[in-house]
Amino acid sequence: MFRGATKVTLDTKGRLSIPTRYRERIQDKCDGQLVVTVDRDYCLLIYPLPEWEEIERKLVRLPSLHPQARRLLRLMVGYASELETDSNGRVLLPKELREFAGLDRHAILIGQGNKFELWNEARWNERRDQWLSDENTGEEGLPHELETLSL
Amino acid sequence: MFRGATKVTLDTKGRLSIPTRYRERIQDKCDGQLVVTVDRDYCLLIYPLPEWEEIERKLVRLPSLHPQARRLLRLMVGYASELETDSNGRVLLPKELREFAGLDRHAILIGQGNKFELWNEARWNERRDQWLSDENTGEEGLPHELETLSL
DNA sequence: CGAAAAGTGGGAAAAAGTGGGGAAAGATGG
DNA sequence: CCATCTTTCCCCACTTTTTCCCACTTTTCG
Repeated sequence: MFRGATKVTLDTKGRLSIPTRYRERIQDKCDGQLVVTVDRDYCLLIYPLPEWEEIERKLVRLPSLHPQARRLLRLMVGYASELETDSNGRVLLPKELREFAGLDRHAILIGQGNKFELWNEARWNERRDQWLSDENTGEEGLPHELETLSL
Repeated sequence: MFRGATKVTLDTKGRLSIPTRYRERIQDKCDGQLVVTVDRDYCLLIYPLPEWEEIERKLVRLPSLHPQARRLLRLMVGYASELETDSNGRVLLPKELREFAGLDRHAILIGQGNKFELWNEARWNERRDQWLSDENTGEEGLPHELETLSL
């Protein structure tokens, strides 16, 4: 499981240095092969290759006549790119994806279990604060799983 | 599986340079023979020849009295053109198809599994943002498969 | 405080992408 | 049917981007 938030810097060529504490795990899981794609929230998702392949299998099995399912497939597969780590443990993020997520120098890498999320740092901070304040307002319509969740 | 989004430029003659990372695969699959046709969303679809032939077989077997099936066949087969790669790995897109998809200099090539989609870049960005904002609003009618999908 | 490790920047070679000229093929009109 | 004009095809050459690697800076930890 990947956990934790790390501030990272993208250099002018768009390279991201993977924090060392994840490197061994990534090496074990997928021999350094990662896949990056887009998320609804305009951030990027970074998966170890085998994890991604499983996602992809799920996606292509979705009902292909359903518009929302088609869109999800189009976007996620359409933007998915394989990444390779260079000799310094960095990966080059494709320009198309950097632009999509509005990534500049200051970014933040969020461990999310089987994957990472990569955000523009300022945008992440905004969204985070927004989520925290939202949560305190409308708690009526919670789905059952959330109502009974004990933390 | 073809994956990933690449910005490409069409030159004044309407030629498209196939990104190198796909070339070997295309060479293997179909000896460089591609077929391009139109899509409902006013983009172009580019298939390796064998993949296209399979699609075509499916299309001609559709009930020929059914109006929607007839339209689909008319459009997809009617616009389908074979492409050959030149010595620099480029294909010449027929003017009719470029006009159909509103393609100018700035285009984007989207890997979609067994095929590619080719979009006018500005149009792609618009549609993409539209899809993403739709998805975040009306989450009522989600099919079961999507509601329970874990990415 | 010093050594080792991690992170960062950047340069040069190689590869990919782009433009365009001229020959060949095809279309058009008298 | 021929002459002329236009379009397509093929190849060469230039430009830009990418890739690979080295070296410097900063941080970490004994």
